[in-house]
Amino acid sequence: MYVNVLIETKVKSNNMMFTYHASKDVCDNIIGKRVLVPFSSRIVEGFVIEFTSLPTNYEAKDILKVIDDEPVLNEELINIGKYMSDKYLCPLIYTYQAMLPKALKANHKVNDKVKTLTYVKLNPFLDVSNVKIKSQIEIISLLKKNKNLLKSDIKSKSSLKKLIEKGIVTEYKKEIYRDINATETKKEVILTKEQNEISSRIKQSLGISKVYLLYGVTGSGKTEVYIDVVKKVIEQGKTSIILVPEISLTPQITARFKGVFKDKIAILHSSLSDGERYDEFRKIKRGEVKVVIGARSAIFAPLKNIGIIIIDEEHSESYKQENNPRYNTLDIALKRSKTHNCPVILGSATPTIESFARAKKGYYNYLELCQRVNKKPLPKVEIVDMKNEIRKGNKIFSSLLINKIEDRLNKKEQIMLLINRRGYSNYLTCPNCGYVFKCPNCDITLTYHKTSGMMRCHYCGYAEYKKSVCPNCKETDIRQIGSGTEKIQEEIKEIFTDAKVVRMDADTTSKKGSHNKIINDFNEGKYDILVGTQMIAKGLNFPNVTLVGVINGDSSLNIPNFRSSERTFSLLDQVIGRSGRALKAGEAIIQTYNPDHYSIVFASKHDYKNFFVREMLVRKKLNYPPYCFITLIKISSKDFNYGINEAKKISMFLKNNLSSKTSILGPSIASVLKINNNYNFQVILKYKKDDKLYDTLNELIKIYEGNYKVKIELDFDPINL
DNA sequence: AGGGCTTCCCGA
DNA sequence: CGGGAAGCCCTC
Repeated sequence: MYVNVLIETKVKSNNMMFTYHASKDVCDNIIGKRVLVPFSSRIVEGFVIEFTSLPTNYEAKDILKVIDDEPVLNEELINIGKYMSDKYLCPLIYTYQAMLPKALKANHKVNDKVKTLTYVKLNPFLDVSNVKIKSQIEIISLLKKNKNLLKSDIKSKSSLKKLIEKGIVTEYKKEIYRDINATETKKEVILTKEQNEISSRIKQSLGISKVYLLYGVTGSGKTEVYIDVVKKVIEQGKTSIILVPEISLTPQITARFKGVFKDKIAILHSSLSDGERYDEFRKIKRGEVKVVIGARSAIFAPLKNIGIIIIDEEHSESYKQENNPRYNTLDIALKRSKTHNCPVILGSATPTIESFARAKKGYYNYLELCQRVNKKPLPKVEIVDMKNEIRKGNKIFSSLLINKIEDRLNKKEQIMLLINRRGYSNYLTCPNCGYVFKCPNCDITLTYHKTSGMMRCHYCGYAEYKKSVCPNCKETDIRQIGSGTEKIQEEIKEIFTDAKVVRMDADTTSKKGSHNKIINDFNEGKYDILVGTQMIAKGLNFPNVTLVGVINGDSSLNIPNFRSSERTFSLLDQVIGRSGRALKAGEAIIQTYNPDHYSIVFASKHDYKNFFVREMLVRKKLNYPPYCFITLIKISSKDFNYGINEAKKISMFLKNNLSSKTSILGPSIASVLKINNNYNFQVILKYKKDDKLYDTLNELIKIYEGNYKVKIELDFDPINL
């Protein structure tokens, strides 16, 4: 038999495969397994994708070794990969690598990551009466009482070794799963009337492929609806996928699901080790769990007979993968929904403009939860104009915010402060000559991190010690401009010397478990104030937080992107929602230099629907999604001039080949010109429908394959322009 | 990734 | 016209 094997290599076409010979004894069930094959002068690992016929113009080599006992890719996953490769015009191999946990990727080094325990037992066919040594007799009598014992439980290692050598005791290994140590929260779920209505509507459509948009204000209890629906799906003998943004995949959420679904649930989150992730994946593949909860890539969970797919916080940008394959989780969810005939639920308090527009047009079925479960009003929000505060000499904190913080500290209530930038200061500059410290590899200012004393590039990771002298004019008074989380933490400690302040950002949560520790410590009241980046805005539930302060409400507004208003609204709405989750009423303060901007004003009023109407006017006027689709062509080169020239050629090529209705913008310089010594340019396509799009882009890829001086990347529905 | 083959450039 | 370096192409 002959099979097509997909290996990771630079090949002509995005999904070119190589044909190998598979001998009779390995052919059985080989599709989807990984194999070792000779390729040129080396041996590589690849996936067997399909059977094929005997090649005529060359001689197929033999498969050297079949790595897996069971296929790592089933038929559905193989098809999804092909679908992605066609839809996103990316190499097929990347799609499979993206679906699988590290231990199951085809990555040239085979290591068995199954964890085992070693047990010992007596050999029943041997006479033990001639054993005379006391310690050995003890072991034998122990094993007579307990038929199977852990090898590590037997104290006398040397005597045991002797018995094993004599064949009286045999050892054997048993596969175990690593304990991911998920805690359980037991909580009786009683649905409100409203929740119950929504849940029954969803339950009625189980078995049908359709999309629901569930719009629910913060605290309206979408999670309870999900749990109720998933229970029904399990009753029907089917399985469920629940997706949440990585950032909100906190122990608080997972513990609730674990409490309801016990050992029927697998949890996939980024802080699992490779081995733990592999174990969770195996449980899923073997059909041992009914529910999978996880971040983006959990959409590929190899569940059979899926009854529902839930995408919570559907507006989260983490559902778009930002490297090859640049897939959108919703596309995969829709594909699986059609395969399995199951509904997809998109849940959010701040749906994307596109999703809400689709629901309004009737492409999605619209569901709404408008009451908060605890019947408490949403937090009272005040907007502070920082232009006035600056005049008063308040650079970072307004007097109102300071007063409110003091008030909460006195009442022993907790405070969350959002500053959407990590590090200490935004950048370092010389007041004398205007020199700004920049990354040598990127066109980006270096951010000062006081804790480590380093200046870091947030793009490529470059770091150097902070300089105290200007390299240009030797000035020694280097100024720190802008504030990040570190500085806010420091300033707060200076003003409120007795307050206990903790910081949560990418720098303090890089170590495994540190994220959970900060959350738990804050929840237990070990700290009064939590300072953090957008990381603190999502999904967290701290009953004692009654004040949320947004230090700089504009930070996401000034980024040149058509989604910046939407992002700002969403971030503010969510972080405001962290205040007053339980019995005590909450408040929030937004500090801003744009107090009249509609996304800030509507966020302060918790008014998504009017924000939507206003934002749709802007999108229509400027012709942005949902009024069109966008595809981004990214062009990068080590050589600035070569790159810009090729970008011009590409733009011309597209103008000559695409429909005249498609607008082709650029080439222009990408949002960051230089990253890692590569110069970045882009061409933007805007279109409603263009029948020539795929043919043209495919041709473009072909033109540039093998050109190593310039790299072309396609991004469909990009989130960053 | 890496070996083999082609091409291109320079000195004579 | 030869030698060496550089670039490109192919791998079932």
